[in-house]
Amino acid sequence: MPELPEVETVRRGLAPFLEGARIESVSLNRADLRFPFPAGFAEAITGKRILTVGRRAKFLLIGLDAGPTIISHLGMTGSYRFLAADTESPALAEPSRYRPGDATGKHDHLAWQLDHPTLGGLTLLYADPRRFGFIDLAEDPEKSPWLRDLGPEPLGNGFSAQMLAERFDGRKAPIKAGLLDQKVVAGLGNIYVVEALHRAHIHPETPMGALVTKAGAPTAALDRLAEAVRAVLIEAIAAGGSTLRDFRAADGELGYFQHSFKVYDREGEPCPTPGCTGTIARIVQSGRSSFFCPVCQKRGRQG
DNA sequence: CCGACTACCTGCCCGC
DNA sequence: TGCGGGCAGGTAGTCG
Repeated sequence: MPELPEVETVRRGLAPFLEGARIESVSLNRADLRFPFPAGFAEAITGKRILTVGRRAKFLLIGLDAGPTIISHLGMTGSYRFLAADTESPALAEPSRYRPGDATGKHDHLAWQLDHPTLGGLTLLYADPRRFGFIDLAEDPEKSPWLRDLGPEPLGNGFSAQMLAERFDGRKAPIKAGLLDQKVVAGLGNIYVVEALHRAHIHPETPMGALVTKAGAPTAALDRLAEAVRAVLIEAIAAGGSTLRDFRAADGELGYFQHSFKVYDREGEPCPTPGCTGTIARIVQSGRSSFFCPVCQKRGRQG
């Protein structure tokens, strides 16, 4: 499910309800997700007050008033939601915004009892059917193994065409893999990589190094790509992320950026680039689908 | 180091 | 209607 825009949407949905709330208890419905819950997880956070709900790449970072920070990764199918009956907030009390059968789903692996100073008692559930998500604790999350090797945030100051040129120089792997590599740039996943490459008119099989000049500077294509990455992420966040299967924000709202996909999951459709006569094609790279237009994303087109 | 591939797990959709 | 196969937004580990 979630790439950077979806995780950011979740963060924004959770923050008003979590920040300031005290963790009364946490119950685990199983011993592990992708990995075992950290030893002493419930004991370490019970009684603490949540101060911040942050994000780094696709990781949610829940900062407490004492002790470790909670690191939560949603994997492919992780989601947070509140029990509607627990709050008078209109955004949460609207039953139609909740999936049927909610409260006791078999994939509700984690239940948090919270006490918010103005909203009162809240029950936060974490569901994750495929259990590719995980939760960890870290005293210093930026130095944890999860975050320490990540590349810059694509919407932050550390991201630029020049920085991409330095990381891509001399590498032969396809640009598709380069943008998916969280050590190069953190937070992109399959959808937004595919969309950004289309916007920049770059073939997904273009070698990374072909986007760098002999002097080590970004080509015009790489300039376009850096801008396309930022633009697609900004637009997706503004739309509340993309709803494929069942993604929704913690308040139950559906994202709608999927309606703005130009190529993702559009094999066989006409290319939406103005004046382009191409048809969207699908190939598999490193086991994952890439969608692109063979006409306006020609291989070797770097300028 | 680099790059390709596999595993992890469940659900859904499609064709037969 | 049932069943098998393929596919899915994630990362980590292995192997050449």
